Amino acid sequence: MARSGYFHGDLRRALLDAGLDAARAGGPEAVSLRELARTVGVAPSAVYRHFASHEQLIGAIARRSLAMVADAMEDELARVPAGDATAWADGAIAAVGLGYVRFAWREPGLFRLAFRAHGDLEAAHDEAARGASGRTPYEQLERAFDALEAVGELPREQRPGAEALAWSAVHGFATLTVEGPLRSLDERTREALSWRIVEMVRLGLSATAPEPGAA
Amino acid sequence: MARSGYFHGDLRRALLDAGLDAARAGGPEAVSLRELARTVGVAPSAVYRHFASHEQLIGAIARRSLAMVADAMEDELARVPAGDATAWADGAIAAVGLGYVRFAWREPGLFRLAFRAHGDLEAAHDEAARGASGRTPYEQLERAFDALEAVGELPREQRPGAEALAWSAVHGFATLTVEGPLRSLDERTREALSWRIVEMVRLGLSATAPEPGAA
DNA sequence: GGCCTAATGTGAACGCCGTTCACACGATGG
DNA sequence: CCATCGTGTGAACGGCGTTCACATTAGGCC
Repeated sequence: MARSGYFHGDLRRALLDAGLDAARAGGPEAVSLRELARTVGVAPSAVYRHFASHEQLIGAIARRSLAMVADAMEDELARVPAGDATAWADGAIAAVGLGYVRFAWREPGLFRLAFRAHGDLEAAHDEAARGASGRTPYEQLERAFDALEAVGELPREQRPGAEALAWSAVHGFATLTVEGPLRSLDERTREALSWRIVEMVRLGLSATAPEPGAA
Repeated sequence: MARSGYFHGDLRRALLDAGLDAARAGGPEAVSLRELARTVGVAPSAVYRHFASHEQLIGAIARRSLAMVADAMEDELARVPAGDATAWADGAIAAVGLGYVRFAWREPGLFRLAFRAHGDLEAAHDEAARGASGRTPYEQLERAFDALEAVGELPREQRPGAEALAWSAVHGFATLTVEGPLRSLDERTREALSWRIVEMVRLGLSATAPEPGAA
């Protein structure tokens, strides 16, 4: 384990750290296996002792990024005033949404990488995607909706799928502003729109919806 | 111009067609410049007579895909019953949203490629992104909101940014179900959720929202 | 303490990729 | 008929992910 010059010590961890740095700076496309090996000072083939493929390397970095998303949501949740349960539930759903999009803006490279893991399914629900709070981003969302339902602000028939709807709105906004056609928005309007997004979600989910009409 | 065996005839068009096929089958990562040249029966370097780089090739294919998105939205709009203006406006906003997500499900490869064009900015607003109706996807959305506003169902102060919010919700849902953590949803729940998405957008935008509270 | 084994890192090679450049071809217009 | 210019060729470059035989070392076992 002592630095012998031949063995690295903790190559796996070092590769992930280097990968996070690279993705932070240049997004997913900047994370090349050979480049990471170079940064860490090791032959490219050595990487395969710890990851089966480039795709799995990316997947592992994606999980770490997701954990950071969960932490960002947790931080935002932590500053919701505790007092009233109803007020807290309202604040919580705003907090998780804002934490999500703000992470995307603060770390666009990591955010883009986090949702680029096609190979190993469901990285978002993986153990390694848990942050310091022990929760995945999705579970943070669930927590906020649990509170909302407990307080009677979320109709029972809206609950299944409610997370999916909220996640869609927030994720779409984050995506379009980070790497999509809305990426040229200035920070003020972005911030204002993100508030309206969570408001839209809350309003849209607090009522009973009719059945589909035609087609 | 006659097929001489040396000159191709319309290489640019042929490359785009081949690119659409490749993306349809394997998504953005399946569209390699060399592979396309091979399919068309031409040397890789010949591609550079028509596109400055691989990225611009992808960009051109992305624009064609966006045009197809606009067409899908147009098709869905066309089957909204015309009668009442209010009913039409309601139907229109549902139609554009559903057209969008249904295109994503029908052509996941093209959809994924369409929103991967980082290089040349604003492909979504480009001329080449117009479909048979002469409109971009974004303009289709605008059209539906114009109708909604004309009928008095969209408060004036909600209008600026309304397209961004609606687009976010719909795009996020499409993304998460096509290449994200929600991609394992079965078709029935997907379809049901997409209805609820547009309902959420309509409800969420039909009311006046309060100012942001704290932080 | 000295060996065996399993884990870990090396180096060279393979085929793919995007890109460049000097060159070949052929349609077109003076 | 010839010069020109747009279009396609072929070979080469460096970078990529991946593989495989081989080198090196840590740690357990006698």
